[in-house]
Amino acid sequence: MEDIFFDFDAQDAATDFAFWGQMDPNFQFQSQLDTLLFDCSAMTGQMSPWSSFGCQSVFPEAQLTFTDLDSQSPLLEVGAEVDSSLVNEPHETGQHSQQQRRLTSHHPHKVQRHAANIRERKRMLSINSAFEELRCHVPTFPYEKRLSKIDTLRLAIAYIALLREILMSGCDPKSYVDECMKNGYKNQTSAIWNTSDLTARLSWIKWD
DNA sequence: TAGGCCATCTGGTCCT
DNA sequence: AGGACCAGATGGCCTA
Repeated sequence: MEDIFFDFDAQDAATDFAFWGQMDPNFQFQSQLDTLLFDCSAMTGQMSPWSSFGCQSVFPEAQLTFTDLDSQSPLLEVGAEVDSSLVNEPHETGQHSQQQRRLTSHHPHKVQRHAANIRERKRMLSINSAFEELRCHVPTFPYEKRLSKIDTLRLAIAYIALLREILMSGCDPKSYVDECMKNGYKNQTSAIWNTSDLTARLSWIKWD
């Protein structure tokens, strides 16, 4: 499928998942959530210089401690933030918990903001998971690269419209598609995904 | 190199 | 008040 063109050598194993269109979307979502949770838990000892949760496993040597961020990082504003879930962590220990309390008392807004950021990331992950699931349900060419979000939506709309027409026609789906391939698909509801795009994709479906 | 796509952060708004 | 949702801004990556 689309992964044929993907350069596996250029990516680490974690990011490979995000481009593997055929994998179980639930597994992928769980994997990303695990990564997210790892990012959160890693903050108890050290913070990535970037807020992107994917960076830590890729560049572990680039991780900075709270002390690093407090003293020298240009990302001081970000570095001072603490995940609220960690602030409430019952098993907090020693030096770091003291840092958390200090940061919490000095930057309550930033703690809230960071918690909101994490919620937003989770929300976007769930949306992306849904997109991944949708990609598995729209017709694609075996050699086609991964559909973008907007193309996924547009193709899904066109696909639904065509399926509705097939239902309304009462014809055999395969012959309907074959007819469309021969004569051109006449649906006007989707100008974006033209007839050849959609019907050619459908021709790859095994109808029996 | 420009443009497309994407993830993330952020502040605003709405809802519970 | 806090969380969900949304849209704008930003920067990174990839491809033509």
